Amino acid sequence: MKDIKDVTKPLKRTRPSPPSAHDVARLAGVSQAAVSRAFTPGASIAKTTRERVMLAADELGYRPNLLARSLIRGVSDLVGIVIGNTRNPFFFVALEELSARLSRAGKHILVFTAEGGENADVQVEDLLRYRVDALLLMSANISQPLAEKCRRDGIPLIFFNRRPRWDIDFASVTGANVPGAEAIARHLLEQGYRRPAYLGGPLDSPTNNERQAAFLGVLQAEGLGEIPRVNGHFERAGAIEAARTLLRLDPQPDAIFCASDFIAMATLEVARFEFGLDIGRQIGIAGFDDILEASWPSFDLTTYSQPVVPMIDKVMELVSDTSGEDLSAQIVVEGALRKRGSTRRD
Amino acid sequence: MKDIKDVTKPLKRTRPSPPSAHDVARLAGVSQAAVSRAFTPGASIAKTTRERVMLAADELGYRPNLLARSLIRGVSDLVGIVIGNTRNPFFFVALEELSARLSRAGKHILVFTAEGGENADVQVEDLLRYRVDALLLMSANISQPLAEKCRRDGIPLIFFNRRPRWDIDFASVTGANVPGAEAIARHLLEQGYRRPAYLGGPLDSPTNNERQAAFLGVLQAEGLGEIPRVNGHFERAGAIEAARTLLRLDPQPDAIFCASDFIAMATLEVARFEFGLDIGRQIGIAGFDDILEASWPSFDLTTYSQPVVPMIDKVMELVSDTSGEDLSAQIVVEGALRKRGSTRRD
DNA sequence: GTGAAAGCGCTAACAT
DNA sequence: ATGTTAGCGCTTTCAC
Repeated sequence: MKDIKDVTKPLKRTRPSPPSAHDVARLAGVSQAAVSRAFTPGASIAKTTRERVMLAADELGYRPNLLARSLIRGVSDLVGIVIGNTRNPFFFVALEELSARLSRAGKHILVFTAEGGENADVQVEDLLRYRVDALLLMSANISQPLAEKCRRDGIPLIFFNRRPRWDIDFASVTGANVPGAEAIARHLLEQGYRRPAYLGGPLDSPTNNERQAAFLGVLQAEGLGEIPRVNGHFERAGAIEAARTLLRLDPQPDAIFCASDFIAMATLEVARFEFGLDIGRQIGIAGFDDILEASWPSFDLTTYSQPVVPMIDKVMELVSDTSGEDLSAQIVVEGALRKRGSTRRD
Repeated sequence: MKDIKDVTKPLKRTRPSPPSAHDVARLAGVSQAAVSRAFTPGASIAKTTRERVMLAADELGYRPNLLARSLIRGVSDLVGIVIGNTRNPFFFVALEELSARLSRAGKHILVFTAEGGENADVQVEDLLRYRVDALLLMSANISQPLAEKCRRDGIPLIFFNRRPRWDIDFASVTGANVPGAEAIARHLLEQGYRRPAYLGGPLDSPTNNERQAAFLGVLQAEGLGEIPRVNGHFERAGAIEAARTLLRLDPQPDAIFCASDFIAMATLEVARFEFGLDIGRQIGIAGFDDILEASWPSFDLTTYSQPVVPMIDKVMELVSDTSGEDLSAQIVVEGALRKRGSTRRD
């Protein structure tokens, strides 16, 4: 009877199928369950048994198949991330930090990039098929029905650096948009700028709208009247066009607050190289994020920081949260105003 | 008899376990196999049956579990990527492009970041447990024994933008290091620079060594004698230190070729802001990669391009290659010299 | 074209 | 501490 098994084994195999726990068990002279235990931290197994298993495993080059494990446990230790098409280094740094942290937590990242700024439902659906433990949207959108579905399935859906466009509460981790934009506005006024303008993202972006409203709010409270603004894209090409539009105005703005450092760098270059303006003296430029590049001497950009590490801390809490309590927490991480040369008048 | 099944079902479930093919089958009044076929493109199934299945699936919110599928098929449609700790945007762009392309090919990316520039064996081992179809090393190292193991297991191991440090042939996709560095050298000479220096990466990096040897080779053939050089790190902080070292030399170099645009930008800023040098006229700066930032007016950096799209094309070929023939192909993708202001003397 | 049955490689009771 | 057994959710023969 037992022999039959061996006979039926050799099926087609394109690639030399890797050794299984069974193979190891046979070689080590133990049960297959013992092999499983040997590779499970904290399982009850004798030291000598484990050693024998490990020896055999080593000889065969055995590695536990995590797909099988995930199948049983119902969780994959995989975290899905969707990154919208963007060149903004902020997200790259966040991705790196997150990857490192998850790695230490024994979890891994399944990355998708959403093309064309469209909503990322397709990618998310795909991700869900892998039974990811959590889903992180970094610069991408998702339809409300799909989001609701995630909630029903008990899969934490986390918005990073943005909130959902619709008004429902899902978990999100963002920077301090309102205090940040207000701090920028007050700083510009203090520096004596009197014709500030705003260069922001799309009007249906909650992140943009928070920053925009806060910024304009402070200025209008000071009686500055109508503030010129352009709402374009968060990408470089769009920002360059928008900057030109603003700088061609008569009277020309004497300061521009940009919704992110990434587009602020573009704006600064347009002002300096196309319009020949002396940054700081003739025109103040400010951004948001405090990415590394902002502090480079070429830009020396005033900005409000979104501290990546604390933000990722919060993401980790949400990801590890099994209670399901915080699945709709709106977490705001404080930043700080970074005064630099781009808004220094003297 | 049948009733017993239903009774034994309710085990502990923290999360509402998602509907299975079985559930769908019951609701649709078909066999579980039919459900599988309905979700398998090209499977032999009647149109009406598929429709009934899809209807039921929709109602239950069913999604095939890819972990189970992968378990059976022995392949996961997952491609593992290890990215070494780096802020170099070149890799971010490459990651984005690769993700988009793989997505279209029905494959997905499992990302790891290797910390501290150490070798990434741990991460790779982890990745292998997920039965990835291929493994891509972006700025990370791996030990030779582990690499050999991958080869034995039939898992394509692809080095991106670098070759393995040891002399064995594994698949790699790189830019044209030698022609590129030679082109830079000739260009600097043509522009009349006479005291060129080299600012490169670590001496055990094959990428660095190819560029360095090619660059120095051309200059020495012209009889320029000893070329000052510093081998530091590919990261910004190290590059800044190295640039200072070079610029403090007496006589001061009148041109610096940096092993990547990323460190060239740092060097350019040191020259311009710390040493007050007029870039181009007083000192020529050149990089390698032609990242987007290189063309920004703040840098206007002469460089040799490593075209991401064609490079990813090659990666895709290697990933999809089931023949196992090209597993040791050393693919070099041509680039082009980009002459810009940073090496313009007049 | 469809269903029954046999696993993929593993973990988790349950015995012993 | 260890082996036995029963699946996890799916794909894939194999009959019909």
